[in-house]
Amino acid sequence: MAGKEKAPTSVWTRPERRRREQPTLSRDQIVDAALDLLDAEGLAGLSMRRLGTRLNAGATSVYWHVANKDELLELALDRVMAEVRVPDPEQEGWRAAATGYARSVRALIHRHPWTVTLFAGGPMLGPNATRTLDEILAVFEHAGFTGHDLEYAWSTLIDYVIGVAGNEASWHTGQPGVTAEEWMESLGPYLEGMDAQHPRVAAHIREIWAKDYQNVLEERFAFGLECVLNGLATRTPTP
Amino acid sequence: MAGKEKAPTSVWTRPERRRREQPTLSRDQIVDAALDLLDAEGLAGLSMRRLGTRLNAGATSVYWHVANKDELLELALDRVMAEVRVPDPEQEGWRAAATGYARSVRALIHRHPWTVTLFAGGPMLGPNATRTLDEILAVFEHAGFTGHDLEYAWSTLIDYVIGVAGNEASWHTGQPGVTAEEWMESLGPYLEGMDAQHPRVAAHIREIWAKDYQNVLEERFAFGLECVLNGLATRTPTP
DNA sequence: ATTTGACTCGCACACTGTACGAGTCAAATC
DNA sequence: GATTTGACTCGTACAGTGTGCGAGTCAAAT
Repeated sequence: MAGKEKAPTSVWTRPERRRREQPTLSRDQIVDAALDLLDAEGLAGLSMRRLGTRLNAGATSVYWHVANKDELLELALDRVMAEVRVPDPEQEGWRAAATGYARSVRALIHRHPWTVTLFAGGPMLGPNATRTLDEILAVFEHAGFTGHDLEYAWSTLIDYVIGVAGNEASWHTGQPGVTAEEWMESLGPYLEGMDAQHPRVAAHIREIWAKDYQNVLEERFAFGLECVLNGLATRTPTP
Repeated sequence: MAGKEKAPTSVWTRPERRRREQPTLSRDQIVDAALDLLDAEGLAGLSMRRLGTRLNAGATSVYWHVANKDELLELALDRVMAEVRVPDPEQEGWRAAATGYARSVRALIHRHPWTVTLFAGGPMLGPNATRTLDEILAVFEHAGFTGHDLEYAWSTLIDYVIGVAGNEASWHTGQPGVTAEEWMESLGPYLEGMDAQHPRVAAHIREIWAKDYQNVLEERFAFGLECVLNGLATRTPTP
């Protein structure tokens, strides 16, 4: 009589509260778990409840350590920013250093595709982002850029890199487990119509999504990066 | 006895079903309304329920015309793609045409910041996107690019434009109604710590978020675009 | 007059982020 | 040793989300 069966919990069925066996939750621990979820299943894979269960914690426990989900994402973003490497321009020259930086950022985005959306979410202020920014600014300073041009040069490079890498990454994310070839096949009738109306576009599509799709991506990035660096070189005060 | 007061609806209180006064919902009508919401309040402002009420329709009526929300967004995206203009390369030369295209896309992103995320969501197949792609490919063909280089050249430009414009747009979206100056002030203590550890970054921040922030954005884009085009020019087969 | 097929929509389900307040514990204080 | 404090956890609740389903409504075709 006392207990409805459908009641979510009852004093009798519910286990005792968990003892404090682990020290406590910590920010680092939380960010670790969040990164696991993000890398495994993308932005959509991270929900506060899932994060909670992964930490063997209640759904809302995280909120004591972190103001809200956005803040958590900021922390996660800065954590992965630690992976960016900037070669020393003194030794390698500004162009090699910039190339290394660009490739490093692209690789980061490939490893953590969920960062793409976040990169654009306003200026990044975390310690790792700051350190990286310092280093890459030093590179362009070494190249001779000063004042506004210094930031313009950096911005040109990073905006390009985020653009390409974002594009590349979202492909993986969008259709998980579909190869470029399979996708091309699914496009069959659409492509035929295209041949009639826009042969240029049809040819373009066929050329890109060929079987060596990965290779095309690499070539394309190499091409674009060289363009941007060549362009920057035309603006260098000290050639 | 017959009616519980808390019942969501009752036969007696509920109004008769709406007569078919308007012809029906149409795709165009739906996309129109979706665009209103998107432009006014961004991606987060569009929910199927709000869309329904805006159309004087039930929350799920839209689902007969459109498979799901993603598909609706695809339609909306292609609709705004109609705003992109590509100047005629025969008359203006490829460089001017490419410039016009780039500025046009950037302006589109500024007008519709919610497109940023979507741009990266796989290749766009809608009619307007296709038409635009055809035209811009013609521009680079006119410049002498062929085969893979043709797509690499276009990709370099569009990736850069999406990169910058995405960055610029998300600033507006992120902190609505906060000027660059106000934001700088809120950064006070943070900046002081920065002066000590990363003076280069501190200087950089101060230089960028000055009072002529808008002007900085314009200059930066002009700089970057010129770089990219200069870089592309170094790859042109027929100079 | 009846059938058909185009279209609408209420309800339900499983899920989201997070505010709130009650609860639990370890260490500091008396 | 008893008490207080403050750090931390978490169940519940609320208002929202996208969308499947099935019943319902209507105009046109038969």
